[in-house]
Amino acid sequence: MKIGELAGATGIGTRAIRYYESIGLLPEPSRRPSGYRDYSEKDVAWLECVAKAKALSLSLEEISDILQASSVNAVNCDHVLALLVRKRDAINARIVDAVVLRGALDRTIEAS
Amino acid sequence: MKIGELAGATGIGTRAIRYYESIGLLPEPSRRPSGYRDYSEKDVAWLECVAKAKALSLSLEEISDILQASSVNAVNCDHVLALLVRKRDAINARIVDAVVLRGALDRTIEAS
DNA sequence: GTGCCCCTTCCACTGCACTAGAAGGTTTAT
DNA sequence: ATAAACCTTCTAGTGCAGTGGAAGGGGCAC
Repeated sequence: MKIGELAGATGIGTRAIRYYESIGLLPEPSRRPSGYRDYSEKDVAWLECVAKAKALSLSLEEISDILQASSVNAVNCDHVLALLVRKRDAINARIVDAVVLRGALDRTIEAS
Repeated sequence: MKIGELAGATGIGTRAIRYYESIGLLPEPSRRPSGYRDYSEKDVAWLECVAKAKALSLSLEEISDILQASSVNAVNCDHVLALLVRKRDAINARIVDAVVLRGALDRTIEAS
């Protein structure tokens, strides 16, 4: 899959994809003899995962750390593990806040 | 309450408070004869509400619209009501995604 | 009466996550 | 053969949500 096709499949522009690669958020793809980037379905899934995490307003750096950690499937680095735990707790707190906000919005909408 | 006290009570800097006022996110406070801004407990609550919504990465404009709508306690403007509904649905979706992400993080942490 | 807090306006800068353009070249599809 | 898509590197600009400084002045407390 070429970069334009990956872009089409994910809704993320080609420039953003190269940008993600440049900051280490997307693994370097293999190359065709021509030098063209060659992507697979795994990259589609990866980018979709990035998009989901971005929607939760994790920073690209955090997403990168988390994806790296979960792709290496034994987390042995303490600092990454600590990051994951912190992130999980933060997301937990965010869920609670979001549920409260949803309740407030529901009431506002009801009252109208 | 003077601006510095409000800042102390909420953890939001004086400059940010004036900035919020300038973009209409915080209602204009009454003034002392000296010209000093004079805030009440309501402003503390309002700012805390802003902080919660910000943590959910709503934009300041969205927060402004939502707070305006819920302070006027009958939402009569259709476009604001539509915004609220859209926002509630978006937050709902975000909660679902966050729960999924939390699950993924849990599994990654478990596996380590 | 000294120092800290407050007032105003204005401009500049930061960090994040891109997006856009230029320049110059190669590959692929029709 | 031509156009579209790809490659590289570089620079610059965008929007958001502020922060920071300067300038120039007024208010308040010990």
